[in-house]
Amino acid sequence: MRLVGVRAVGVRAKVERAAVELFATHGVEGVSIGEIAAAAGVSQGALYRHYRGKEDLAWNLFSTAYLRTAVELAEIRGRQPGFGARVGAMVGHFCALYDRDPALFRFMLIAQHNLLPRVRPGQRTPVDEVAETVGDAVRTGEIAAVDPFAGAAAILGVILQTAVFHIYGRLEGALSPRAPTLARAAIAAVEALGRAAT
Amino acid sequence: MRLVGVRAVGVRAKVERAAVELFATHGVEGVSIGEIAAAAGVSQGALYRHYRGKEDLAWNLFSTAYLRTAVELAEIRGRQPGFGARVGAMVGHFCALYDRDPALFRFMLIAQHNLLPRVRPGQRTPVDEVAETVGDAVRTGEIAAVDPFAGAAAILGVILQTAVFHIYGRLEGALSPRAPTLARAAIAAVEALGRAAT
Amino acid sequence: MRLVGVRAVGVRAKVERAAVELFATHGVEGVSIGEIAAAAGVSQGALYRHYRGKEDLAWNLFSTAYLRTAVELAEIRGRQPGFGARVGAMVGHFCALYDRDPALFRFMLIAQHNLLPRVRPGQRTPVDEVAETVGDAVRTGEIAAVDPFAGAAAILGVILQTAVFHIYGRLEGALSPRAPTLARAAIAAVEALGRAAT
Amino acid sequence: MRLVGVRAVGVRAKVERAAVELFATHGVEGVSIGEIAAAAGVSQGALYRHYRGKEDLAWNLFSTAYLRTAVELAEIRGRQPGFGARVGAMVGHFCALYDRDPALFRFMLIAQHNLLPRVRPGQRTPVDEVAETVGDAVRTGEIAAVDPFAGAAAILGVILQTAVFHIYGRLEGALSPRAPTLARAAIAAVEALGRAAT
DNA sequence: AATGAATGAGTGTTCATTCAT
DNA sequence: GATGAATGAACACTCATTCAT
Repeated sequence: MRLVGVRAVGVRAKVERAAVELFATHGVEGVSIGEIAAAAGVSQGALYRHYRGKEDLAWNLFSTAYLRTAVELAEIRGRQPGFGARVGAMVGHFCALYDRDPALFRFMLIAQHNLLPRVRPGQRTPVDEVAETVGDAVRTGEIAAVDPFAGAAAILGVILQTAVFHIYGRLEGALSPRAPTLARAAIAAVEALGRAAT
Repeated sequence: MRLVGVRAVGVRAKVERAAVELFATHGVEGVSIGEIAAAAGVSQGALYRHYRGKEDLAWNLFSTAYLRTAVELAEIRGRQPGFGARVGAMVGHFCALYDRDPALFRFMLIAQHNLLPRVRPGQRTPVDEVAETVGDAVRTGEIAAVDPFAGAAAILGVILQTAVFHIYGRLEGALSPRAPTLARAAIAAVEALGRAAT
Repeated sequence: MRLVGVRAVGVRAKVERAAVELFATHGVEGVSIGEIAAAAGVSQGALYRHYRGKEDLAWNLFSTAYLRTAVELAEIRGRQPGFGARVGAMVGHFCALYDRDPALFRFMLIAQHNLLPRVRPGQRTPVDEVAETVGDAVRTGEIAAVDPFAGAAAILGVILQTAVFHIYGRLEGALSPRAPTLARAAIAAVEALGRAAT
Repeated sequence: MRLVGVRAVGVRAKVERAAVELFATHGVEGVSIGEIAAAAGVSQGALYRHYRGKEDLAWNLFSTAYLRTAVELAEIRGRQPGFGARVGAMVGHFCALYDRDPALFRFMLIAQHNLLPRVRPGQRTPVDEVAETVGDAVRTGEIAAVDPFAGAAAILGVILQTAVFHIYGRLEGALSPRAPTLARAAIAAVEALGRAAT
């Protein structure tokens, strides 16, 4: 049982790594179970002992990373005092995620359109955390009144589109060094949204 | 000959409409030729008189809309005098596109990850037009020095992520009324990127 | 009516030429109606005014040539006096057919396996004429007793396999100069069959 | 692993048997994968574990039998002393092949026109072995000078056309009893070719 | 628990044939 | 008569999933 567990972890880790890389490159529908199994060095059958199927595997990868990110953003919100610091830390967090595992990031960007609808309505998502951060700042008067989701769109748009451009080779180098600049841009965008309302 | 043309146009129009709607909802790989043909009210075989296959159909839809948008942005760049006016018009254009045909917009957002690599290197894309608009502004001193693609990422990020949020129901109402606000946010973000460089 | 006929003959001739060439190269099943129509320079629809379909076209080409050859061999049999002269003239005839239209000859060789079963039982075929020539010779005592079809197999085998080797590039030059030699070989083979029976 | 092998061999054997029978009757293009699978009692999918596709299956069957025959003829050539003995053994071998598996023989005759071009230029074929046998005999003075391929055409023509006539019901009974007679006919034909050259 | 052969439904595509013009 | 767009029934092939070993 112990050894089983250890081996199972080995299988899961190898499968998930292979799946993320392949999904990031070809999309979920562009990759077959056979390819994942081959890349992971396990049999196709073994895969079904750990996941209900390909959809389940993709959903596992996505929701784990997506919801973990939500938790991490919530922690940042709990730790950092004001709007600027929070956004700065969040942007830095996204950049670090990208630099640490670009394939996973790319997978998230690609897969969201298929998998986002499966997130349960009550779940707290990264979007919720960013939007709430905006809402907090409006409430404390740090920024002018702004729809929290409109603000979150500006913040996430600046980060994610930068990541997309990096993926497609329009930008080079690690993303983390750009974090402070991106944070300032994101904050400026949200502030401009508020000014515009006036 | 005349009527043939009319019929052919009829088929093409019906197929393209059906394909865009279905692709936008389920992704290119999530839709079968049979479903497209059924939705368009034509036979499967008729589809192959107009397109080489499903991939060709998707690529046609994508590249047509993508490159047309590039041309339209180029026209804006040629028509509008300064950075602010240009970005304002461009943001307005994207919002109008979204409002006019949200399915097409959604299809573009989804399909880009599969189809962007097929754009020929020399082609002028919407990204190029926005980046060049940023480059122009840097050259004329309207804004501080900024990597054109970093600036384009900020501008497009603000717009596109707003559209994504609208698709997922986080934002409501038409996008066009938000255009002036979004433009101001985009410009503020780019200016902040420039300040940050100092 | 007159012009129609003339045009129809034009269409038929062009279609048959194109079909023979294509069938000879790719086999009947390896060629589409569209390819034949394109090679003949007519529309697909026009083809159906002259032939019931692809099978009908192939059958027409085959049976016309096959039965015409039977008639020609019958004429040789009626014209030539003895076994040697008859076989010599028949071999010469086959060689001339090959040299005049190798594509048609190749088509006949390929298509026989599909189309021979459609020849009506009563029809006189080239095989019948050759077999009867052998039977005549046995009856007149020119050669020793031999099954007419066994003798015909030897005669036709020598000719047709030589043609096959020519098609595949094992033999070169026109076939007609080889006719006298081939005829002697065919006769010797039949005589040996007869001797063997003793 | 052992049992897997056994199962796989079972599938392969059943599929190959069914395919040969069907190909021999209807030609490769006249048979669908579904029909082969049904006749073999396996699923369509199982077929693709063993063969790349229908073409690959046909090519496998053809080339295996074709090249095996070449090896067997080479062995005869190595074993038998003179021209007469060699041709006798070769003709006997062909007759035995026909009697043992008429369907395979018929498949070979039908399929050659499509598949022969895929034989690699360097490969030794049955044609080469027979031609070389003729060449040997010319070199040793056993027969008069003759183009080896012309001689091979005569030998193979006598055998193969006899087989064709048997297939179409013009000849009856097993072929093996005819072997000595056919061999004599084949030899006589080659000798006549040589005489003719004088 | 792991394997990989077998399954069978589903896919994209082709093509002989029809028919409105 | 001629055209070629439209049809729809095939077809070869893929692949997520199952299951005997």
